[in-house]
Amino acid sequence: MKKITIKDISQITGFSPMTISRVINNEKYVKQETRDKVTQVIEQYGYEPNYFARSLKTKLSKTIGLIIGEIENPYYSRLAKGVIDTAEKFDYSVMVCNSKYSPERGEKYLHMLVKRGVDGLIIATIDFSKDLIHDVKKKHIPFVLVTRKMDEPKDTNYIVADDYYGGRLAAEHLVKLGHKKIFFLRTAEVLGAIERVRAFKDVMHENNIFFDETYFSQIVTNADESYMQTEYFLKKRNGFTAIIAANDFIAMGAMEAIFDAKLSIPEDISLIGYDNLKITSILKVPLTTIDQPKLSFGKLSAERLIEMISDPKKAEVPQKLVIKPKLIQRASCGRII
Amino acid sequence: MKKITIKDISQITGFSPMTISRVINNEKYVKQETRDKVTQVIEQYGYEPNYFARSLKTKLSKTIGLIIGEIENPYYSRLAKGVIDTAEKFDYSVMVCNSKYSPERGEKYLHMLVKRGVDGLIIATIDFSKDLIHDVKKKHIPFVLVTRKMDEPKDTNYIVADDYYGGRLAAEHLVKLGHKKIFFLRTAEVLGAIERVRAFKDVMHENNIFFDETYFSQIVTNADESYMQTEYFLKKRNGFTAIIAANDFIAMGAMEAIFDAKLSIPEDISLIGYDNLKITSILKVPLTTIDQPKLSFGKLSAERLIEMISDPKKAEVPQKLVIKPKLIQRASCGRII
DNA sequence: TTGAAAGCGCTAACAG
DNA sequence: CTGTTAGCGCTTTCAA
Repeated sequence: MKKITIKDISQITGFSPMTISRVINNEKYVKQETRDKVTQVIEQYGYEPNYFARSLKTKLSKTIGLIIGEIENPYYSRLAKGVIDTAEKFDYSVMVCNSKYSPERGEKYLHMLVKRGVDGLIIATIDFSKDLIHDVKKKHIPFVLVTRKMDEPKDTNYIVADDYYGGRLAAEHLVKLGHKKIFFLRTAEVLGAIERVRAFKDVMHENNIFFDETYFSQIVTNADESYMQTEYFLKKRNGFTAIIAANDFIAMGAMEAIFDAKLSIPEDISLIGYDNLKITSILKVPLTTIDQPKLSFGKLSAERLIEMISDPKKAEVPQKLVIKPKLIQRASCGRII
Repeated sequence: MKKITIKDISQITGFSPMTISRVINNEKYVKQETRDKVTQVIEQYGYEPNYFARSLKTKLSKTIGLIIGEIENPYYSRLAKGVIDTAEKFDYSVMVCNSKYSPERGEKYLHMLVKRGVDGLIIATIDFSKDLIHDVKKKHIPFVLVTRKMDEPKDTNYIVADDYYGGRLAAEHLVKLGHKKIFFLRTAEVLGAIERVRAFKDVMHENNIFFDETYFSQIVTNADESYMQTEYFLKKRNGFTAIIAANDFIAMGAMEAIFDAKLSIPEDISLIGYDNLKITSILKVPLTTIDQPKLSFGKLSAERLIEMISDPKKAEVPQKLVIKPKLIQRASCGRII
């Protein structure tokens, strides 16, 4: 009834545990005949190596830790999918931690994962202190940042989208369609969001389009708040013909408010989102939006991390990926005539 | 530079490793004075116990394995959230595996998790062979099934929703509103889906409402297919006044098709979904639907599993939870006058 | 209340 | 190509 160990196989086959170990790990320097015999017995007895023992010895767990903002948010669940699927290919498991947008929880998780001996870390949250990264650095465990750029410990690996570029994409799209009065539904000013606002302003300047602070909404954190802000905005529309929403959820809230005001998209108001969540394509009016390659974020970060784990030399020169987002044209933006 | 071990602390404090171990694990039979001294040194040197070594000895990993259908599906990501959040409370980590609806992948993951020595398993996929469960049973590792009922190994723990009841809820709601010709947008006939169709038929019978196979759509697997089926259905509507969609995604596809046919919800067609995904509340017409307590599924299963792990006695009598879903009335169903 | 001995199951390093 | 030795870092058992 006891779990069968390498020693048992050793006894049964007559070979030393070391030879068994070599067979398990597919090392060379084992006579084919021996290998076959051992393999046969292993199969027969259903032997399976003990991960704990192996990890204790090798200090490797074949496990990576993933910290994300909120698993329920489709942005992150798609990213997580990318990580998990990729990890599987390389025989890694993923411990998923859900920070729920809390820096404290994120940091707690981070320490926990390190304590648990994960081989590497993928950090896909925005809110954490820079000190933390130095902390992890000290532990000499490879990690890659996703969604957050950081150049301060010089050799930090990250994958981010070019938010400034994405912001321009959205603004320029509307400008090209002839819009001049564009309302910006803002979220809290964190990193990417700041870049996109900056991009918006630059595009306006470059096109000699006037704007002031009335072109920006209050800060909005979810679809409901977005609905209310949009509702308020629509009452005295003042000639605005388009809305840029900080993300797709915000855009969905706005869309609802626009419909409820008996207005049409894009005839009365053009609307553009950000992120390209799956649902946006099946909305009443399919949303024009900026695509963030969420799955790729997950995939690439996992690939890079596993590379760093497997080959410390390659880990030395950091990989800093800045991905250009893409404009996804659907039906929510129209031309001004 | 080397990681500090229990031996180091032993040397520094002058106590045996055993005493250190006792302090770490908060065991009694340690003089308070000793405890304090040891604790102090531990803090000072930042000592942290090695999980691998501990697991090797105790055969416990403080890790649970979670297998879900598809992390990107909000149904599952919310369930996963429940598991992860609850696990955290009890100091467990979660290895998340994404079966992508593939029984083979699910089974592969299951074996992998067992090999890796997780303390328990939460299986939240529908498609897997019964043999598999017997397999796991043999390994004597606690597990709980979510979303899938199974009474065959008598002592199997599960948490499911009462799909028959949920199906009745939907059908009865429409009937009460006066609908007689109700179209059923079906998905593949698996477990819950079968129950809901059965419930639908029962309700129709009980109310002496005629129906035949033309009341049921072809099998539909996603929003797009649902759109097409609905589009086709709407062409020769034949007096139908309502649609029951097998789930919310299907309902969303249908909703789109209805709008595109210039019809109104619920004036022309009433529509009811199933699952109560978050998005359904912010659709153009907020969807009336049946709530599945996804978060609770995750929470309850994790709580139960951890209970089983911690207290084998409690594990002996199986917990079989059948949860009654609830009707969520929003705006997509209206009365026939 | 504390400690010594032994070993969990594996693999690195070396020897043959 | 194969085996021996030693030990990863902890905890269980038993003795003091």
